[in-house]
Amino acid sequence: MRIGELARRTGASERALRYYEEQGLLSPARLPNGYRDYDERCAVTVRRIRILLSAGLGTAAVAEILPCVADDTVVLAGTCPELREGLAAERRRIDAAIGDLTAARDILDSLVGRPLYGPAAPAA
Amino acid sequence: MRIGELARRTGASERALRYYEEQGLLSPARLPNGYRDYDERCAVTVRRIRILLSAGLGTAAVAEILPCVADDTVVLAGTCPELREGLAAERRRIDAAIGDLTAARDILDSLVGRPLYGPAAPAA
DNA sequence: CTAAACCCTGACGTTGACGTGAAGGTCAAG
DNA sequence: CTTGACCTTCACGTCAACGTCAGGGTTTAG
Repeated sequence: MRIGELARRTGASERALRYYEEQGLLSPARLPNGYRDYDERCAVTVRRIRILLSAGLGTAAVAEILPCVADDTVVLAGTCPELREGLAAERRRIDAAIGDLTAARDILDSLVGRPLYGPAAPAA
Repeated sequence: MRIGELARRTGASERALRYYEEQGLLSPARLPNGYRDYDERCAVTVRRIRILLSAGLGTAAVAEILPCVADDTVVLAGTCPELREGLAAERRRIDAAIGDLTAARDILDSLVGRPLYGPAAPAA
């Protein structure tokens, strides 16, 4: 498929898709006329990219991670310790971010008078 | 206290503290010599600011929220529907962000061979 | 008096993930 | 042939939350 369709199917803008390629996250084939030609797996990859990016990872980190998960099966498991430590660091950052988000949500909830956790019904 | 001490006590940089003031999030008194003079409540406020910012809210949103929670007690509960809807929207965004983060963490975990959640053992 | 911490107000620089044209090929339809 | 949708490659613009000087007061310690 060409870039327009992939954009529609993934929700990413065409610009974003070209940017991902520029950053080495995606390497679509080219049609004889120079158009980019994406296959089905690209759609999956793009969704993964967006998840990782929206989780605060940079394109460089995503570029390191993608090839490992790209072939649908988990591949890593035993690779260079550098990468493993990098992933662990990202994991810690993500956990911290989740903590921050949860704290912020609690603040918002307290403003609206929503209970701070559990399904405990609001004191009638 | 002056800006340096508040910075040390909150972890925010002096620049950040001036920026928060510039954005209307903080309004410290001034000493006769022009120095900013923060009281204890400012420390609490700054921590709240940082949580909300790190949760992805913008300074404008934080500025709307802060006065409601500032006086230590939850105050809002029944305010203009605009603000309430804004808060609800932020809450939805935060929930979505948490979802993304969790998904990203799962991807990372799968790379490291960690079980994705439930106690289902990884296929040997 | 002088250095050393502090503080002040501008105001330009940074970073990341794109947005937004500019200028121009390609291709199916009428 | 021409319109129009689609694609291409540059390349500058954006936005947020600060970082980082520049240039200059002030108060304390020696």
